[in-house]
Amino acid sequence: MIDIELIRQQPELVKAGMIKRNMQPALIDKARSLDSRRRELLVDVETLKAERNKASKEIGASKDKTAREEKIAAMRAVGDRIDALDSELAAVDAQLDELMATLPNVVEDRVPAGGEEANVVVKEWGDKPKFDFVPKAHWDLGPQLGIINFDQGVALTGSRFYVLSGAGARLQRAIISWMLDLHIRQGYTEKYTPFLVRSETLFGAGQLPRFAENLYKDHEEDLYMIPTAEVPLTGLHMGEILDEADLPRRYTAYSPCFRREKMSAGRDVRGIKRGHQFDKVEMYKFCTPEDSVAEFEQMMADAEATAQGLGLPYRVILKGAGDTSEAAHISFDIEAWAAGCGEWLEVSSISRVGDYQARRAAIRYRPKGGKGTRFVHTINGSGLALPRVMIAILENNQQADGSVRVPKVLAPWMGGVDVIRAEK
RNA sequence: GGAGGGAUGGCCGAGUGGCUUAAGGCGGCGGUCUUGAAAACCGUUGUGGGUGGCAACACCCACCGGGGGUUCGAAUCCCUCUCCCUCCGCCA
Repeated sequence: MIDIELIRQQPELVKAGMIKRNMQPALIDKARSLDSRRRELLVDVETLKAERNKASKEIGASKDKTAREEKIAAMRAVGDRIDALDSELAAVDAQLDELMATLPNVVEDRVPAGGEEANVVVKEWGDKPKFDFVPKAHWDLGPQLGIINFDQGVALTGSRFYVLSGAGARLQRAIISWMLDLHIRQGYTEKYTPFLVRSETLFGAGQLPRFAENLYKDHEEDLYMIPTAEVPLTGLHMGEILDEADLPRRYTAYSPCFRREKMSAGRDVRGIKRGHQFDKVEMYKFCTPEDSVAEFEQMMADAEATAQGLGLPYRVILKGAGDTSEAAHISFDIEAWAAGCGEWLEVSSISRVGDYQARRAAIRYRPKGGKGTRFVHTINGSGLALPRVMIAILENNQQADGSVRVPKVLAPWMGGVDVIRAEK
């Protein structure tokens, strides 16, 4: 949620942001007119309520029966007018809230206007591997090694599901453990959260109402399966007022993620690139506005360290406004090179969210010495999405005989397996 | 699943229709005392919104788990939902 005050004071700035994202700037004018109508109604209804409060107090204190009866009758009429104005106000409030809930965050100046086509490569790291044979794609390599079984996933659940087996399952678990331990060393506190959350929690993180159709829902209980650990991590301090001394808070969490992928139906259908269920290790920070740029840059470095540690060549992308998360001021993606399918795969997205989520989830802090409360700033980033990391490792580290070298850092979790060979 | 009891400010906790502008305590902040600190004492201390003001601030409205209702007036009465606790049952 953006600050209504920003819309009042600098509507043109907010509109410019909408235009950069290819969205309708007229929505800002709509918000302004609803806001001013709301304030007119508030003045009227609050004046009447003040009158009623005063009279009610007098009624309570009065001993004169006739005077009491007269006042009660008069207040009955005032009460009716209050009811009428209140319901009109509630209608305006509901419209304004609904609109505000859908407005995206204002992007930074350096974010290019336009959608995905406007994305800019800002950095490349590592060398693409060279082969003296034709490298295979993981959808061939995985089944040949016996570590990815697509048929079983389809039989169990349906398309875009798969089963990992033996060294494949172990490799994924090793990456998760290594990443969590790395993030802990980087100063994050590990969290294990529910993977089912209420709608309020999703609203706080900005997933609802916009992504409703992309979420799996238990209709009986009004619970949703999380699309990312960012959701429960945002919710950890929902409704709280933190002390400045407690900031920054840096969390990391492993979780499975569930997405219907309705919006990208038909894309990336081969292999394990875009399943309905995937695992991810997430990083999340709550900090003061003053610290948020530095904490964001540090998280970028922390995410890059995971790709570097695994020896994955990657590039960093500054996302175009239309492709930037609606909650974010700015987002960078980390894309790992996958030699077999010959693609850059998005393995991480790091976003500086400002107070957008904090407003929605009511997460504030008390500034040291200062008065009142301020909204915290939040930052989120994936410490790499597992299936795509698996793809990059398998495809980049494959050898002529079809075996795959395991990155050295994973050794402690691989039980001595340094090369994955075809399973019997 | 069954029965009962709860949810009050940063925290604990009183409060069953108008003397509550939510008692009291803890914590926080300021002060007195002290070489300094502790203790003691005094004062102060919620959130959101609106109006006016350059501003410090002033005034008003709302908020006692969420939503709805009764009433001139609700923390208090009624309905409903959520969550927590105790006991029983069932299951891992």
